Amino acid sequence: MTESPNGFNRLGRRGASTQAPQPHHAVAADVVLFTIQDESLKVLLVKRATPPFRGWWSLPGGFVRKDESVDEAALRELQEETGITTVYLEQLYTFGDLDRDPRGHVISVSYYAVVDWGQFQLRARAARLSARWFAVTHLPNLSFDHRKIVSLALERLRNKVNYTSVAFQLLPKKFTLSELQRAYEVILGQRVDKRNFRKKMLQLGILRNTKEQKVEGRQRPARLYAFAETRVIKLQEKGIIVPF
Amino acid sequence: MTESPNGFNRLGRRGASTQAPQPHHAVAADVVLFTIQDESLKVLLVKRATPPFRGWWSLPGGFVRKDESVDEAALRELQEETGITTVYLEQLYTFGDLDRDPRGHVISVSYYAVVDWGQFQLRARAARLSARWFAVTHLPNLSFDHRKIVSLALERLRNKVNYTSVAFQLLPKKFTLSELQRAYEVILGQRVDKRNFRKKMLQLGILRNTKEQKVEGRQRPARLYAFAETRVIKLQEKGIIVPF
DNA sequence: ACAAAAGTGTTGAGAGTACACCCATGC
DNA sequence: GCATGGGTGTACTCTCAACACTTTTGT
Repeated sequence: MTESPNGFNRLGRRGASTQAPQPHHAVAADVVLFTIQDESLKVLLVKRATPPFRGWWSLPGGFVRKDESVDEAALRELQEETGITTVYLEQLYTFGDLDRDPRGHVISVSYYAVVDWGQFQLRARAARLSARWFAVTHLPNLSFDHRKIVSLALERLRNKVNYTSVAFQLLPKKFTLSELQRAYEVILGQRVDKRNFRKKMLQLGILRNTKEQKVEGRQRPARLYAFAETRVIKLQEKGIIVPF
Repeated sequence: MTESPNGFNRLGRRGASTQAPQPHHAVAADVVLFTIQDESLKVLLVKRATPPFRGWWSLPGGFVRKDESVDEAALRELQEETGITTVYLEQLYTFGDLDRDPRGHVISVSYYAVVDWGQFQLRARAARLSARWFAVTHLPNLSFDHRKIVSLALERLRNKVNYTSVAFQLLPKKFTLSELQRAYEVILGQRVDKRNFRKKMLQLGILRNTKEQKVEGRQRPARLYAFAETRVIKLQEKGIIVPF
């Protein structure tokens, strides 16, 4: 893993002129972490303690170190901020404009992640001093171009929820159909029809009826379902198009 | 545009410890350039002249300079290779694994682009010495992880063609419905039904009949259409879902 | 008994798919 | 007149959207 200080000539397309060293850039990994809490979709923001933007809110993230991949950096930053180790994490977009960071050219590789609020609570004893959840509908002023990043993440999440299984990552392992529906409603920001939703979910064949019931409430107990990942994989192998 | 040599402390989430300088990384922009030629989908590859991978084919691209954004770097590299200035260019994914480049940690921000072969021919008098088009179905051995990048680009293109207007970027301004259909077939790698294709395209309302005819061939002349971008925008404003 | 959420089917509209023949031109 | 690609319509299937009442439990 040498740093290869020697440049590469024009035909090699690495560096513009012979023997010119490669320019190096500060690269940050920033993460938009979503969760559902109190029937609303939230993102985690941290308060900046250093200028510029002292006291402003921004996305959890930080510089990529020399000895780690960009993905690893994103995961590490998330762990440092939240103490969480298992999340659904997916790369979003790379922001490489010159003027996006007033301190100089910082290239930001952005990610989005989703966690079940229940699990998060258990592990988030860590450094949460300056971290807070904000409803995506009521964001504070964000530093850098982080508002744009959140918008993009939300757009991506709203798209993906329709043809992938991200929504399940926001729920505990066992959940009721109403909870699943509420997750969809909160992500999409709109109501969905109960009967159509249940019909579609059940006929997709990606839910396993656990035969258990949720008795917590003071109403009729609801059936608990689990996400049947194995069935999804089997369907995919057969070439049938199914949300994943 | 100062380089900001001072680090940022833990709460600031920029660097792990107080006063630690930010690590810097070599960042490359690599482009998968598609075109349609001889009824087949092709990508542009360049032959590497420097070790490692001397003589191997790879994607056009190069290191991002200090004074340019990542997008600008992608466009510049493409111009240097092909002489082309107007392309549809879209960011694809950022590859940040430690071991993807044997020379050290090089973060690659990948893009895909599409051009009309007709226009390309006109301008591509430039440095094409070591550049060649390859059918996506018959790629040579590629250096680095460039084969993975091409696969991802192809997947993205095949998806996008169904709900955006990328396909039009592969054609001249005026085209026949048969040419448009062939573009779709070549991208998707499968035949589509002529009547259904025409019905759908016409009812989308994004084509403008130029009233001109293509007389070139030795058969019945075909009507020439143009992409009606303005109509797409109007439809979008109304909230109607339409390919863009 | 009543409040509160769980659970359940049918119908109509529109989109997608399958499918085969005539038309206009150059040679 | 024939070869070549251009151009056209219908019927079936399936998915999506709209829509209201009964059931089960706790209090």
